[in-house]
Parts: sequence; C-alpha cells; structure tokens
Amino acid sequence: MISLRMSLNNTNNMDMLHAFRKYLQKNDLRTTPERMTIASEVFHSHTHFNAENLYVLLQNKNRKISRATVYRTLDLLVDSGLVRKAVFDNHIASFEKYFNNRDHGHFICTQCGKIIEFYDQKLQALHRKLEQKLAVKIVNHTHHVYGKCKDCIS
Amino acid sequence: MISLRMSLNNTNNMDMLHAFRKYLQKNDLRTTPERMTIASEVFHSHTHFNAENLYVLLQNKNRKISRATVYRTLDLLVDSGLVRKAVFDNHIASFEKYFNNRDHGHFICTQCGKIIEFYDQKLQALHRKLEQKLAVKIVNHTHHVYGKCKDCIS
DNA sequence: ATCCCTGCAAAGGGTTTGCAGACGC
DNA sequence: GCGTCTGCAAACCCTTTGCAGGGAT
Repeated sequence: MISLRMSLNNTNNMDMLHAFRKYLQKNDLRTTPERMTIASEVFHSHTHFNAENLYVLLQNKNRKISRATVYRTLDLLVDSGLVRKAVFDNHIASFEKYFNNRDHGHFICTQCGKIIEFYDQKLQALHRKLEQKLAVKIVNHTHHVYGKCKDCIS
Repeated sequence: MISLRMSLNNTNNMDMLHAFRKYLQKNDLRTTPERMTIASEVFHSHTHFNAENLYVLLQNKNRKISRATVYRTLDLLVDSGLVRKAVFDNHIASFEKYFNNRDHGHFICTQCGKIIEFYDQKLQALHRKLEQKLAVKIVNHTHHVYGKCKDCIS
C-alpha cells in the first residue's frame, strides 16, 4: 500500500486509471464502463467532493449511473488506495484524489464550508514518536482544523 | 513532547455544572431537571461516549429522559464549550468532557475501537502559524490517528 | 454460460423535528 | 400564566442492501 502510494507520486490521470484497472484485475473485479467513467471523473477532479456531487456531475454529463454504483465504486477507489475518504463534522463523507503521498491536513471554514489544504512535515515525526510511545501501528490519520476563513471573519 | 493524559482532572464536576447553569441563564434557557441530570452525568464521565451510550446509562439509572432531550442537551453542552464533539470515521458522533487540557489528539484502534488520547504542544504552535499563513481564525480542531493498538498488532 | 454488476427502490441507522402536554420562570 | 422544554413518533438524510435483469469474461 505504501509502495503503491509512493509510485503514484507525480503521476497523471491515465496512470491512475491504469492503476485502478490493475487493482480490479488483481481482485477479480470486472472492468465495467460505469466503474471506468466514475474513476476517470474522480481522477480529473482537483477538489474535494462527496458522493452526491459526483452523482450530479455524472447526470449533467448524461452518464446514467445510479447513486448505488457511485457509492459502490467510491468504496473500491478508496480500497485501491487511489482515493482518500475524509469524514468532516457535517457527517457527509468527503473524497479526494490521492494525487501525492504528502500528508496534508484540512482547514474547514465553518461558515462557508470552504476547504483549504495545508501541509506539515512535523506531523510525520510526531506520528513516529507516537508509535513508539503508545506501542501502536499507525496506518492513517486525519487532521482537521475548523474555523473561519479570511472572507468569513467579521 | 508527546504526553499521555492520565485522567487527572483539575476542574471538578461541581464547577462544570455551575458553568453550565450560568451558560443557560446567560442564554435565557431554562434550568430543567433533565438538562442538569444529563450535564451531571457527562461531567462525571472519564471517557468518550455517544448519545446512545448516554441514553442507555440514564435508563439504567431509572432516569426517564428521551433520546431527543439527550441529543438536544448535548448540543447545548457543546455550544457552551464544556463538551467536545468528535466525529470519527464510523459516522457516529462521539462526545467527551472538556478538560483543562484542551488540545489533544485521538488514536483510534481500527480493530478493537479503543481510543487513546495523546497531547502534543507542537500542534498549538502549528495552528498559530497556520492562522497567519492562511489568514484564518481557528476555533477548533481534530487530530485523529488510526491504526492498530498494541493488543491488536498481529 | 456463468455469475458478477447495475439500477431501482426500499431499508437502515444515527440524528432531527412537529406537535401536544408539562413545567420553569 | 406565558413561553419554553419534554416525550413521542415520524421524518430526515446519507448510505447500504435485496432483488431481478443485464453485461463482462
């Protein structure tokens, strides 16, 4: 999983689509038009999105794909390691393309909902220390910071 | 750097109950037996809990308080700043009493569900820097680390 | 031809809400 | 007594699931 993510550094959408196809093959899953359409759409995205966003987007492009398939394919994409799922405090699952291996956090404006990504290298060192101190194995993390963005500060 | 917070509790329950009563008064809300019972129960807790946990606990103590009131009062407690709400990846809202030590992260074992709190001062410095860099005002944050605890590492 | 995948709609599970009666203030 | 709070149950919202027909291999 980690090596997969490393190898995805600086890759383009075609490579991600190819990686997804390989993931399907390796797991005896079928390469259907619906799955490819959804994956392609996701890999072209540059922002956070949720299942409903994606569903509406597909509808607007005249792709008749059901919500159920959107949800099911998003699960596959997350499982493949190509997409990351983040649950913010509003209870709606948010997704994003895993376009590089840098750990990043999210600033979420509680007023307008804007999401700003930020990076912090120190977090990795902290996690390594944490693993020793707690005798645990860390496989994932979320760092969400809530507040008001500069446009919403009154 | 990283320090586990052993459940040392400087603020006592009576103070928190008093603070909640003041919060209610200030906001023209009524001091009802239900609200006081729920608040008292929450302030006596030492762990994370969710609305259902709390509801069942109250039932077992023969306090006939409805789920609706539990949810509504938890909202008030969060709004008062005395209780913190954290949404983990399982989509169930989790709550905890707000101790003096406000900035702590959570390690969540993805296998057994155990939650371990940890504390990191560097995070506060990071947040101050972030506020300057993004020109935002941070009011809250969550730092969730997922993995396997020492009992679940195979 | 197999049997996985899709679409549909209904169910699921945590949380919220409308309403009528109860009760702080 | 006024206006808010509670309890109940239904509604709500996002997500998952059962089933029958369709399509990838």
